Amino acid sequence: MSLAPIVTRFAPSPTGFLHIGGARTALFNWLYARGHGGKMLLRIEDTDRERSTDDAVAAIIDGLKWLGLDWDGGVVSQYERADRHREVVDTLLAEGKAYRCYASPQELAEMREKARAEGRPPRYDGRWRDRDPSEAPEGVRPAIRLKTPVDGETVVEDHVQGRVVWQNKDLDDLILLRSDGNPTYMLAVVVDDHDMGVTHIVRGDDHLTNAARQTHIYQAMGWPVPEMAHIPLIHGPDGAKLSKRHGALGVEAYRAMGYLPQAMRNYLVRLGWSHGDDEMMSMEQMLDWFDLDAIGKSAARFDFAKLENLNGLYMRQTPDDELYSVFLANLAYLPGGREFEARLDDIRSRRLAQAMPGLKERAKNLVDLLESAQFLVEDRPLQMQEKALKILDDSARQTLAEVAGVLTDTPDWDAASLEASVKGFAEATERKLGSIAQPLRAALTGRATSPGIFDVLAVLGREESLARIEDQAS
RNA sequence: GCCCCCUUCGUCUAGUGGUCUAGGACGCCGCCCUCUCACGGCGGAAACAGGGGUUCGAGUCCCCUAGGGGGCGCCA
Repeated sequence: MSLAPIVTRFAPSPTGFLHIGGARTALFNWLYARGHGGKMLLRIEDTDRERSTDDAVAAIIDGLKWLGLDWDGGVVSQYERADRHREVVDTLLAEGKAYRCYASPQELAEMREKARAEGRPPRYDGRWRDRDPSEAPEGVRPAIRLKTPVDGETVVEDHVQGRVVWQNKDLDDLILLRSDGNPTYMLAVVVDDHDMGVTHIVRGDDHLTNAARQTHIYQAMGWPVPEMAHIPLIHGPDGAKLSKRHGALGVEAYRAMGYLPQAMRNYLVRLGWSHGDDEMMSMEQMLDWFDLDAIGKSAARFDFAKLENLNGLYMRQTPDDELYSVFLANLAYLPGGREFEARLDDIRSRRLAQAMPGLKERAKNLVDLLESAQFLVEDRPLQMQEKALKILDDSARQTLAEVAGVLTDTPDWDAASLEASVKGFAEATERKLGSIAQPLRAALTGRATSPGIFDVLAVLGREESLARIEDQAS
């Protein structure tokens, strides 16, 4: 490890929301920096004014916060640094390392078209590279291109990809400044990373080719090239690039699906990186264990089933009172959560808190939890779900009438006492417990599944329970 | 088309030349537990893409093929 403090950055473009690939990139940057006593910076790559929106910036920040990731310093706007970018271009121009290109967009399009037709790579042919400025056409504002080396090769020693080599003849003269005077991304990243003191660039491997081109800019400026780590992309379940259809959702979508940030983090960190056979790990362990060199080189598919399982593990591991608070705090983001919240009064809140142990055992996410807690906040008479209705045939309703008496006579209304008397009743009448429990469950919850029935009775309390049973008994 | 990258169970992965008759996790199947659904416990099926080398020995190193991915913008 080097002695210089590590500085990483997360540099999303605000054209959409923070999606899952970006979230993982942010996490990796954060873990690497913070795990090594360094800093992670946040920079918004908003040089494309057409596509950048404030909403997207806000969504990215919300997403990071939800994931529990923070950054050092303020949020840097790349666009606001445009003057500095232009300054660098002036230097390059003055040193003859860049030049003005007057080729029109149409001209460039034709060039590409022709190259493709002839089976050549579609690249800029350098037609203005060595032309005399006096040949410049009237009234055309030029773009500024970098004079990249024509011979030799460019090497990137990548922490993930290893040594990657390009022939310089395959790389053309990239644009630094658009004809409208605005810097391109390619220029801006290099200048910003340099100025911000970034020591390690960790980003998706869709930037791998860019790394070579950016190296040319670093070299032209005589700046040291930062360490790089190009991490493999995340694919959808079908192995294809993540699309809106399957997983390229914003992190806020995962929040709405009821996933916990710590589960999300844990799932994400294991996508493309591992520490032996360790599956579940705390933030401290991640910080302690995470390292660039242990990142795999191949793309990983996003697997909801595993996320779901992991989330369930985290839910069950969360203390009841804490999960209760988390659940309430997230209600606004869950489908139907507001309605649920509106139905919560003091009594029902208490019941919810009391039911938490039984509820969380059965929920893999907060949406499940909401669904299974529904019976706690519903008004009498309960709306019966179809499966519950099926349980409540004539004999079941008859049973309910009988068991109501047994429950009424139970002196202490707690799970253990209730279980004792119902089991006693079952034995005395030679019934299976299930033939009593299921009708009770249907009457008490309106559904065919629920936490243990004696817990349900206890949570609901004597009055409410007996009333619900009475509603369904014949 | 050109350039670059990748390839161990269905999925995420362990594995850095011999201890691999390839390990773990999710999912799947079966059994147990059981008032439902879950949880949990136990067990099972399941992979080194193919072909050549190198080596006493290859999942591990090299080459080729196939397949997959990324890039080739006055987008980022």
